[in-house]
Formats: sequence, C-alpha cells, structure tokens
Amino acid sequence: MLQERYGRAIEEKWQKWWAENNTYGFDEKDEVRPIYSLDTPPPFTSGDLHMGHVLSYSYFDFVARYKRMQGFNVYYPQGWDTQGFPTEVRVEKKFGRLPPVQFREKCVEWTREFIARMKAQMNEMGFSPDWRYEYRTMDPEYHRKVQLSLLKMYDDKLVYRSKYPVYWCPKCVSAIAKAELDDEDKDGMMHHINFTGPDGGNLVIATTRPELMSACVAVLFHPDDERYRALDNKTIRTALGKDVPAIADKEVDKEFGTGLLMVCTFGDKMDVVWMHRYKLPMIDSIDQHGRMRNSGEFDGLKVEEAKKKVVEKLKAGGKLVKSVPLRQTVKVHDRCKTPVELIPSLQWFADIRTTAKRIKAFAEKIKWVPDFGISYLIDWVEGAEWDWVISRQRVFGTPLPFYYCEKCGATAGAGPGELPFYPEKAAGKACPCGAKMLPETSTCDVWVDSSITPLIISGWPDDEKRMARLYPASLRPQGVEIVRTWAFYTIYRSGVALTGIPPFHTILLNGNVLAPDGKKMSKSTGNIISPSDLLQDYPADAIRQWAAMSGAMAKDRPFSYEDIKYAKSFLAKVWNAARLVEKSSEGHEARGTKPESLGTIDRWINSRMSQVVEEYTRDMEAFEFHKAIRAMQNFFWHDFCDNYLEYVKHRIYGADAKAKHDAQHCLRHVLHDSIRLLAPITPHMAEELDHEVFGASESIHRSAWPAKGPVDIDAISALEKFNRVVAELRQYKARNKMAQNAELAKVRLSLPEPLSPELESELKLISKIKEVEQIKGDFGVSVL
RNA sequence: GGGCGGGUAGCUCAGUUGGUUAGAGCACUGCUUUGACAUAGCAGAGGUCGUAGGUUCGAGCCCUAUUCCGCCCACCA
Repeated sequence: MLQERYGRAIEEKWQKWWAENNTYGFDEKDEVRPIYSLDTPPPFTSGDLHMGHVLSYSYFDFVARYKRMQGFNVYYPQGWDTQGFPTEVRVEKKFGRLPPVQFREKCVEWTREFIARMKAQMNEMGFSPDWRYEYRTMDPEYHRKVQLSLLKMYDDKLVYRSKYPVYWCPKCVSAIAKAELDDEDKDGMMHHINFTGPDGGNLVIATTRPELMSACVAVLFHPDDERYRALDNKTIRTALGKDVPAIADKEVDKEFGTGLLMVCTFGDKMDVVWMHRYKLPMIDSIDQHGRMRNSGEFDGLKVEEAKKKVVEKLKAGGKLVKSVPLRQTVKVHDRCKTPVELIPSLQWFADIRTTAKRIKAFAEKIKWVPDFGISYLIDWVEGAEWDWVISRQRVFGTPLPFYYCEKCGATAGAGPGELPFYPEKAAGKACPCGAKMLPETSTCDVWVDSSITPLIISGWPDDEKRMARLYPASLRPQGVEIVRTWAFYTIYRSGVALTGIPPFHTILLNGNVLAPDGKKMSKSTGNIISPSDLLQDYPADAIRQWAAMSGAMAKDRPFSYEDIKYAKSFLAKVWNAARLVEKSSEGHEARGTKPESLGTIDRWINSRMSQVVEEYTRDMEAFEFHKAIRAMQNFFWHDFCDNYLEYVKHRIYGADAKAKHDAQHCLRHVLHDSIRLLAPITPHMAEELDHEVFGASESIHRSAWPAKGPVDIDAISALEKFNRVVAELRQYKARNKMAQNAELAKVRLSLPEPLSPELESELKLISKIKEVEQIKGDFGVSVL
C-alpha cells in the first residue's frame, strides 16, 4: 500500500536495500551478456559534492541504469583523484610543515575522511557505481601502475628529462603545465627607456619588465618600421651598458609601445621563441623562489623589489624617459593565482609535439557527443608547441620512478622490483660516468595519474584477460572544460603511448552549472547552491530529474528552481496517479487481454505508450535525457492523467465487468511501462512503485526495459478528435461555472467525420451527457 | 586575430530529415474544491523565431552576409 506522500525516507530505504542486495554488481564471470563499461571521472577529493558533480554524475548514472535494463552487464567503477596541491595546502595549514613521509601520511588520512563524506553524498543521490571497484590515485597500487606506465613511455623515448624554460610558480616552488595557467588582468607600468643607438643617439624601448634588462640579449623591431629600418644587424647598447644586436622580426607590433622591444630570454613566451629563432644566449635571471640572479647588484631581490630598484637607477641615470600606466594580462597559476615566471629548469617531460598527430587521429576514432566537442581537442592539439611538463615539485603525489646523475645528467628508470617507487626508500643506482645516481624526488602532475583510468579499471597491466574484456571503455563521460586536459592526456597516454587503442568508444560531454542568474557559482559571490541544501527540500529523484531536464549538451546552464519545482510536482503527479491505479486495481485479476478486444480509448493510450517507449528509448540511446524526460512528462501528465484517467473513472467505479477489467489492465500496463522508463532517472520512486503497486520482489533496476507495443494509428487519430470534443465540453462547463461532473441534457456535435457509436457512448458517460446529436460539418460543439 | 556554441513568449528552454494555426514549464489572469493529486484541474493572454538578402510551391530549420551574447585559443614587449 502506497504512503500518502513520496519523500526522502522512501529513498533512503531503497538506497540501503540496493547496497545490501548488490543491485549494481558487475558480473565478472558472465560471458553471455555484452559488457557496458564506464570510465567515470574520479572527482578531486575536496570533501563536498557540488552541483557540477550532481549534474554530470547524474548523467552517467542514467546511462548505467538504462544499459543495465537493456541487458548489458554494466561495469561502473568509481575512483577518486586524491593528490595535489589543494590538499597539501589544507593539511599544512592544520598540521604545519612536516617531513615528507609524515606529511604524506597526514594527507592520506585527511583524504580518506573526505572520500567518506563524498561517497555518502553520492549514495544520497542514488548513484549506482559498483563500489567493489573503488580506486584512489594515492594508493601504492595505483602509484605502481602510474610508474610502470611512465617507465614504458621512458623506454619508448616519450618521457625524458631536460632543461627547458617552463612555467614556474614561485609560490608553489614548482613547475606547472600550460593547461594550469589562468589569465588575470593587472594594472602595471610601461617604462620607456633610453638605449643607445649605433650612432650614439637615443633609442627608446618600451617594457613592463625593466628588472630583466640584465638578461637583455637583443632589441627587435618590425622589418617595415621606417623609424628603425637602418638599425638592422647593428649593435645597440642597453641602458645598463651592454651591447646587443638589433634584429628585424615581423612578429613585432609596430603600433605597440615604441615599436622597439628588448628580448630578455625569459620575459615571456615570445622571448623564448625569439631566443631559439635567433640563437640568442640564454640568461636565466630569476630563481625558483622568484628572486633575481645573474643581475649583479640586484641579485637576491624579489622580482617586484628589483623592478623598483632598477627603475630608480635608470631614473637617476637619466635613462628613464617616462612611465605610463598599462592594463596588462598576466599569466597566473590557476590554483594559487600567483603570477608565473618562465624559468629554465630540469624537469621531466612527456612528448607531445611528435605524438600530436596520432593523438588527433585517435580522437577522431572516438565518437564525440555532441560532435562539435572534438573541436576543443583539435584546437588544443594544433596549438601544442611544447611538450607536457609532467614533474611537479610537490610531496603529495605519485613519485616519478627515475634516477638521475647530478654530474653528467644521465637518467635511468627504476627497476621493476622497486615499484611502487618511493625516493626515500630507493636502492640507488650507479651512473656509467662513475658517480652515484640520485632518486628523483619530484612527483607527477595529477593528470599523469588520471590519464590512465581506462587502464586502471581494466586490470592493466597484470590481467590480460580482463583487459581484453574491459578495454577500451564503452563510455567516457566528462566535463567539457577538461577536454584539453583529461580527455587529451588519456587519449595520449592510455591510447597512443601505452596500448595503441583509443581508450573509449564514446565520449559524452557535459557543461557546467551556473548560478540561477547565469553567472559562475563562486564563494566570493556567495551564489553557491549546494546539493546537500537542495536535499533538504527536494527528493533525490527531483534533483536527478532537474539534471535530466538540463540536457546533455556540452553547454553551461543556469540552475533553475523552476525546473526542480516542476520535477518535484511531477513526482507527486506520478505518485498520485499510482495511488489511483493501486486503488482501482482492487479485485483485478491479471489474465490475458488481447489488444484487439480493447476499446478505442484503451487502444489509444496503449498506442501512445508505445510511441513514448520508442521515442524515450531513442533519446536515451542518443544521451538526450532532456528530450526523454520531457516526452515522458508530457505523456504521463497530459495523456495519461488529464485524459485517460478521467475517461476510465466511470468504468472503474461502474458495474460493467469487462469494461472495468480492461481499464484496470491498461492503467497497470501504462504505469508499469512508465515507471520502467523513468527508472534510470527517478530510480527510488520507480523502485517503490514497482514493489508496492506491482508486487515486485526483484529490483526494477535489474528488470527488462519495456518493449515497444503495437501502435494503432486509427485509435490515435480518433482520440485526437475525441479529446478536442471533451476539451470543448470542459470549457463550456468552466465558462458556465458548472462542476466538471455536472450533467448536460443534450449536446450537438458538428464534425467532418462523425464519432463512432462506441466513442459516442463513451463521450456520454465521460462528459455526463444524456443525449448526443451528430451532424456533418466543420468542427463545433454546442450544448442545447 | 582564430575556433566553437547561441540569439524562438516576461523568464528558462524544446523544436527530429524544410510541410497545416511555432510548443513546454515557470510567472501572469479567470474559473472550479470534481471519487489520485489545490504540490491539482479547466481555460485565457502573451511570439513579425537577432537583422538583411537568397534557394524553394513552402524556411524557426538550408545558403550568404551582418549584428549581439557566451566559452575556448593565440597575442598582450
């Protein structure tokens, strides 16, 4: 017997039941059912689920549940992306600085707590991973596999150690990748400074970074710039008295500043390009902590201090022409917002430049949903100029499994017996040059960890049989904003570098959730909506429906209270309809009912149901959840509740046994199919109704997807007309302030094609009319 | 500067391969406590589908141009 209202208590009951009954268990031994596997994103263990998680995890939960009902042996593991800077910051704040080993232990401890919290929130949302396959990137076993993957790439010459200018965060004291950069607008100063030309005259260059002048190795101008054309290949003396060549280069902007610029090896990315282009000397002038070096009297000063001192000195020496304010964009580290420097340093790299073409080719073999999603990756691949810096100078991360020689620079991989490799426990290695090699103490970029998830979940590299069954994954669902990181690195590492097979068949992209005002949710704006707050007011099934209604397009979408309220009302609608069906089912005996023995109205609702099954299935196959749920809502609310339920009430409460039985049969059939279609999106309510109304003992989530029944086109078109007549009569009663169940003495119907005698008598019973007169003509309904 | 997405009702959006009168929800207005549901029902009002051309018997949908918004990339000395 159904309770009066649907709510959280019912959801919690089923969540518990599902866990106890291993409802979502993947069957390793099943050789019959086809496998459908999901390479789900391991969320970063921040401690709380946000709306973006709820949206995207709902999507893949829809897919997993749908595929289970479609007869697939669904493999839905869930992992955690645990390591990285944010956790280090929080742990350091709480426990202070500790030696690396203890510090790492604290990070692990902390992360375990956060995982527990997030896992509980996922369960509250009714997500259905098979938790037996949970993985964490911080586990030694995970480390071992990451390290093995790197050793393989090292052997294949895809991973190497080199000194190269990298983006460097002075605050984190670590190299960072291009993908970790953010742009920030800052107010700066453009300084115009006198250099000395070949003829002894002044030449004014403009720069925002005068502190780098000691590293100035050339002065550049545009070849078409008449002001400077005569300088080509001449020598110019900087304001600090150093002689450098003047070079013409067409990438110089004539209009910017004075049209004359100084190249200081590592001022910005273009400086590095020019350095290589003109084989200029390399001078590194900033150290790892952001202090000056190789700059004479300014050595040891922080960049900002040095800038002031240099400007003062130039001013005193009469070299400073003027300083004008300038709004400039500065590259900052996305995590800590510190302006980054380009500094040459010894780091580990993964080859991207020579593999880019293959990465692109692999990406093209994957099905992208929506299809334009691939353009994000292609744009990125085509713009890739530098290899990927994979080393980070951090503690809570996967150690790089390498040795290097400080003396000669040689490198070597850790031995297979040393994995998982931890530098503090490393056995050591002798270098061919005679010196002792040191274990690498840097850790991996976190994308190195997460770019092998399709391998991790498939038993790589130990279980070849499992690998053959589970790799590549059927689906990779992920956010559109991490195409150029997670998708890109995974296709590269798991696909191109390690297996030669694209890591997944299909990639499904989702957008982000914005605040209701269309802006980004952020702590500073205070417009954050949290899933746990929503759960106070809305059942999980309503929140999940909101996610479905938000569509699967890779498009950002504002959160909508209207949608979620509607979702909640729809749950109430289905619930109440089910209560009516339950109540009307009293005395119902399930016996074979032939479709052709049913009346037109019954054949109509069954046909409409069939159409919805077809449409809904098609939409689920295409990951178009918003279309599926919309079709269901419209059908169930309007066709089934507003019309069909009202049409059969007189039969349910009447004495005609066959009419009553047929109505009961159809009510149950439609409800039964509907809750099956809804099960992936509203799993809790579907489960409750299946058990309470239909007496199921197994989970609906292990039952079969509804088959499409027959569609009677004639019944559908007859009912279109019929519904219109009923609507007219409802309107008449409404206009005349009559109750909808009030009796009408006589009604005249004017129709191009008359209602059949069967429908005419149904109409009399449904609209409570004593006498109906039909005439041929344009559509018209008049009450006499 | 390059790429992608989008401009449809007051708001948020849907509109399948071009095909009668362009839809939904919310919000708004009126009526109705009717044997599941007032978290409801019945109805009403609200749109020159960004703009301008073109293809077509026919365009919200296809083509061209143009404008505005959003995201990404590059540049920012």
